[in-house]
Parts: sequence; structure tokens; C-alpha cells
Amino acid sequence: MLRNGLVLDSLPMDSNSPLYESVRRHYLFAGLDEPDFEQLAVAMKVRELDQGEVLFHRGDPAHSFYFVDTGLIELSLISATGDKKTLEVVNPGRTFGEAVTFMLEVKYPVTAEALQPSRLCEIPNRGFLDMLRTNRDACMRLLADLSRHLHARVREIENLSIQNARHRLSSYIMDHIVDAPGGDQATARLELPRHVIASRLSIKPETLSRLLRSLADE
Amino acid sequence: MLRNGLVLDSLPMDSNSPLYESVRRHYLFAGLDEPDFEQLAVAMKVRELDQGEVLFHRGDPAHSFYFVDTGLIELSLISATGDKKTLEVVNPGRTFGEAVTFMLEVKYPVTAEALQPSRLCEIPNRGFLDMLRTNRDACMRLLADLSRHLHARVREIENLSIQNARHRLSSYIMDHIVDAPGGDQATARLELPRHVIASRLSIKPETLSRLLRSLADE
DNA sequence: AGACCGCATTGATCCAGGTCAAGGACGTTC
DNA sequence: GAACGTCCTTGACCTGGATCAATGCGGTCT
Repeated sequence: MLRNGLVLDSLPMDSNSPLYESVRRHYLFAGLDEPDFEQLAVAMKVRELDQGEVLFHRGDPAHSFYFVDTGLIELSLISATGDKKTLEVVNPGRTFGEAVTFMLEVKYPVTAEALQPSRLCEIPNRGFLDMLRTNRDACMRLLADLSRHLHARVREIENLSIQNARHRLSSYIMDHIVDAPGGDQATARLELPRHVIASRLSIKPETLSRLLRSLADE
Repeated sequence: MLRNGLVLDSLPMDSNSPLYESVRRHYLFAGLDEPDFEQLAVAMKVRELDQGEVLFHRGDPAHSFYFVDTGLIELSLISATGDKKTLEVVNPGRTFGEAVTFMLEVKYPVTAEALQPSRLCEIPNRGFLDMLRTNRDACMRLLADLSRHLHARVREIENLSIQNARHRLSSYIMDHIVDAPGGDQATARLELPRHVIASRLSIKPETLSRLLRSLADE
């Protein structure tokens, strides 16, 4: 699928597109002057991914980070024996990979794969770094962003090391409650495929199935 | 132990002390102009901790971060049932708690306890934040610092979720090799009390003991 | 419709690591 | 040096979750 020598799944971003506006409103960019943002935006690319397509593997050289416009992106670790641990599933409106910009070894520490057909905005580290050097507010926002990520990882470590699988699942369900009507019943939507939820919780699909039944029996 | 109404274990930092120089050389401050650093330094305090003394608990309001001059500080998570998970043991020359400065909820996400009698330098967040706002290089160094921390946590999650206890222990030993003479033998020093190493590896002391024997039998 | 396929459930069994309890092996105090 | 406390090791057993192997259950392709 080529047009004028360009791969269709990686196109410059049109400054009139809704995607442009979405990125513009992201908290990492929201405080920028229009010219500053435009300068960044000219280097951004639109990436379309099929379901199951891998955007990058762990260890790949990292020159960009990404904003999710539509779809779902799974960030995971994969062991030598092929076991996969889902670290995070990134929803539309959020970015991922921005922390890598500052690492000495500029390699992605995780693998990113589309769980659904997805549209991303690719943001080159280079221009972003240049922008940060002149924009203290953006710097502070990014510090807050990294700090939040760090805290989320600490909570994950806590879950893995001092909570059992049952507890992890019930927290997960609590975090995904969709409507909480007045009474004491609530509905949680488990949108993701079971095997992704299982990996997110560091358990096997069989165990997830059994735990769900056992929790439902209460 | 009072003198002039001051608690002896929390004194202003003397600008001629060796501690002053150590903090000065830390990478978060090394790039600062002398006046900038001095302005920060006047608000710093020296803290002496006994072995076993807790500096702060998880959830305590966080107004400062710390530089370790001597001793060892354990950062840990403690579950409702009293189980403890050691996240990290901070050595002299390193800082901890700096990431909390940027969190919305300004509470320590971990508990800090002295494993040995320790001397720390307490650095108030306030002045540090002010300094960052005017010093882009310090900002960039801190971004790199947080990014490195984040990566370390990701590796920890990987260890916990896709490696078994035996593998975690051998990585730990590898990371603590002290001298590697020409041949294929090396010596690792396991300085810390066994129960701390066990908690660091998220296993019980009994299991650590058994695994050490089993690895030694090879 | 039937054949096929990828995902979820269920059952049977296994095993890494936890738990509980009983010794060592030290250093400290009297 | 006896008594004590603390930390480490060892043994016997238990259990949460993994593994292996069927079986069910929609989709979708022909």
C-alpha cells in the first residue's frame, strides 16, 4: 500500500485533523504556545496499526514516543521462555514511551502491541527534548508525569509481592466499575480479552476463570 | 538530647562539613552555581538515625527528600497483614524520595527505615522546586533520574512476574559480585541481613536459606 | 448446514515456595 | 561459663496457582 513512495501507515500529521487537536490538548502539550506546538507538530507522524501488530519490541532503539488516538496499545514484558507479562494497556488520549527519552540506553524497555486496530501519533524525542529545554512548565508537567508513572509501578510491585491473585483480581474489578447505582450493587465491564486481563494480573487464564467463578459465587 | 531547644538529630548543615561537599557533588546538584546551591543548602538539615529507626512511614506527608551520607536506608512496602517487601536499599552517596516532590498527593509511597546507624541530609522539596524552575539543566538531570528509577521498577516487575525465586537470587548474587579474578570464580558479598535480602527478593528467609544451599551445591 | 478455529471453561494433577516447629550458632550480659 | 536473645538453618508438611488435557461455545468460511 504505497502512495507517492510513502507507506500509508505512517503519514505526516495534518494540522487540521481532529488528531492534531487531541494531541494539542494532551497535558504534556496543553501549556505550549501555538508556535512552539506547531514546531513540534510538523515532525509528528500518524501511524495506523492492525490488531495484533507490534509497534516496537523491547530493546528496539527508541527515537519517538506515542499518543494513542484510537484503539488500545498493550505494553508488555516477554521472557526468554516466551511468557508475557502485560504491564499496562494504554487507552486513547494517553501517551506512552515518553520516559525513555531520558534514558542513557535509548532502548524501549517494553514491547508495544496493538490489541485493536489503532491510530497513533508518533512524536520524535528530538524535538520534544529541544522544546523541554526552553519550556520550564512543560518540564514540570513531565516530571509530574514520570512521578505518577513511578508511583503506579510501585503499586504494581506491591500487588505482585504482597497480594495474592484473588486480591489482585478484586482490585482490578474495583478499578473497572462502570456504574455504581445508589444500592450496593455495581457493574464492572471487563472489556479486554481474558488472556490480556490474566497477563495484566500475572496469572494464567485458567486461574482467572476459576477466580472469577469463585468471586461470582459470593 | 536537647541543646538550645534543638533536637540533636536534626541540625542545620554546616557549610564547612564534609557532608556539605558530598551533597554538593551529587549529580542532581553538581551543575549548580555556588550561590544557587548555597541558597538550597541553608534549608538543609542533618539527620542522625539509630539502627532500626523509621524516618517516615508510607502515607506520611512528604516535605523533603534525603541524601544518604553514611549508613543504609531501606525503602519498603508493608501490607495490612504486616508482611514487608523491601523495594530498595539506599547506599551512601544516593538520594531517595525525590520523585515524591511532583506527586499530586504529597505522601511518601514507601516506608524508610535505617538498617544501620545512618547520617542523612534532609532537603526540603520547596526550595528544590524553586531551584528547578530556574535551572533547566537540573530539570533535565532530574528527568533522567526519574526515568532511571522507573526503568528499575519495570525490571523489578519483570523479576517478580516472569522469573522464579531461584533466578531472582542468582541475579541478585551476580549484581553483588565484589571481585572477579582472572579465572571463572568470583566472590559475592551478601552484606545485608538475610531477612532483608529475602524481602528484597520477595521470598521468605527459609526459602533464601534453602536456595543458597542449593546454589552452593553446584 | 457442516467444518473449522480461536477463545474460555473445567477437571485432574503437580510443584515452588510458604508455614510451622525444632534445632544450631553466635554474641552479650551477669 | 551459664543463661539469654537474635538470627540462621533444617525438616515436615501444606497450599495457591501452574500445568496438562479435555470439552464447550460462538464466530466465520465454504
